Amino acid sequence: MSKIPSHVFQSLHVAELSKFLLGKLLCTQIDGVLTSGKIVETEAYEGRIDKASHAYGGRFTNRTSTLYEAGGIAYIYLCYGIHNLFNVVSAPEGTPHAILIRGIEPLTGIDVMMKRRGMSQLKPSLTAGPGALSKALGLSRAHNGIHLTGDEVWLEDSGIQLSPDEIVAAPRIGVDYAAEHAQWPYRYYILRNPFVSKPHL
DNA sequence: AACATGATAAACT
DNA sequence: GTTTATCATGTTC
Repeated sequence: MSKIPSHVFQSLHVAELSKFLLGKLLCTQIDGVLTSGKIVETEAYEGRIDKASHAYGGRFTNRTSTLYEAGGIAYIYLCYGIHNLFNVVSAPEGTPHAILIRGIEPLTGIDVMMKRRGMSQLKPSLTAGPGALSKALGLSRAHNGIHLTGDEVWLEDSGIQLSPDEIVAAPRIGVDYAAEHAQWPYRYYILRNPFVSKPHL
């Protein structure tokens, strides 16, 4: 197992990186407890030119400032007042691209994740969905801006090689407000994986 | 006022 | 079993 180094997040285009991250491992060691899962669903947000992005049109605020930093850190923000959504910041400094992780397949520390989620049975809803997986992994806004090559939150190459026909591209979820950009096929997921958040088709 | 969601309940088939 | 409705919740702009 090897951590994915920062230059990967800065050199691949956000759409390519979103596909690359499928099958990789998202790991956290928080309060000394290791939890991890295989990434099965991602969405690309293409910074300035993407109406669905918080940085559309180059919007720069206290919240979005994290997006403009160099790729390889976390962007975690509060959604609907309840959910902490985890994104991987990509591209070089100054380009506010990011990838929302929408689903993982739990691997390590499943008991801890169920405890964090208040669940007694292992079901897909444990980590299917961006708010759900953040909670399971113990991620919150306290980790906004954290480097993904550190000892608390990181990504690993699992050695899993997906074939192209296992990867589905589709419109993104919950971004109807972005008008025509909502149709961009920037959502990627692993075919028939039960930890994908919504419509499998 | 809007928002990159999740859990639940009630009404279907 | 499945679809549809509703609400909780708080930060951002």
